[in-house]
Amino acid sequence: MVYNTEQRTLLLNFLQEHPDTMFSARQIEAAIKNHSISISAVYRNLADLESEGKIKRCSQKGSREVFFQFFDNQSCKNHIHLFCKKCGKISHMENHIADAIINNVEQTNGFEINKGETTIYGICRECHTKEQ
Amino acid sequence: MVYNTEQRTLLLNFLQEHPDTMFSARQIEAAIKNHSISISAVYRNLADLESEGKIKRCSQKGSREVFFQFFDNQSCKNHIHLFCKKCGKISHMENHIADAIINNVEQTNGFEINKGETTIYGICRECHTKEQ
DNA sequence: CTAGTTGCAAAGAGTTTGCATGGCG
DNA sequence: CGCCATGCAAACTCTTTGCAACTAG
Repeated sequence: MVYNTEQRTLLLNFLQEHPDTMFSARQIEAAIKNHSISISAVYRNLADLESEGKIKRCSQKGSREVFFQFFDNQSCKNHIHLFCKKCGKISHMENHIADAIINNVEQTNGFEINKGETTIYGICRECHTKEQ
Repeated sequence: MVYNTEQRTLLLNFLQEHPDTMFSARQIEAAIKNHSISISAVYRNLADLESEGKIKRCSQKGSREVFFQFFDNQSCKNHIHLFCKKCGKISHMENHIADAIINNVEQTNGFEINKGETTIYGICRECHTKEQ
């Protein structure tokens, strides 16, 4: 039996409102600070929500912290993710491109890519045009 | 001025001998245990070697530890990496495929992929055939 | 009322740092 | 011999856990 506590709702709502960004437990705690949630409740709910498949756990290159992101089952599970090193936004790679890549790599390297788990690092369009 | 201490040499040699595998600080300490190196010397040397560009820092999905891997400037920097979730081996994606992918994604998503930093997750040929 | 959840504080795990000692050049 | 690096232990950061109080159903 799972209770719908105020904290759990706040947490899931917060991630749901920012489906294209990853947050650490600390960031989440801070973001909903005024509504008050303890850091342990954050971790516990994150763990629960992850095993329910509602959010996903990511790791960041430089950081030691673990990040979490809302996981839209309908769209996220079957997409390769593009993570922008500048702004931290995550976008989805078009699936027809991803499938072409996957076939290509499987044939030449014999490597079976896992879509849901791979994140490609680079610079997104917005940050790239901003730079120039 | 940088001294070539015994520990620094042992550490770099160890990583150099296993260019296709990632190791945590703890694993490295254990691996060259008989020759003796302290965990703090491991961390300090890893940090130095990283900023000298001789090794690279990676993060693993499930783990909280940071992993390091020898970074062959000539071959590694310009390859997308394929990380096998089963055996932990890292291989390189053929560069003509990577370039095709990069162009494709840049045109459709406006996303500029950073080769050296992206690692694709999946199952390698060996582990895949082993399973069946 | 009962069982799951919360907050707090303490415990763990991984990493970093201060300081005296030791070794490279 | 001077300065950098090492080892040890203590400090730090992030995460997990035990427990009593609390709350959703």
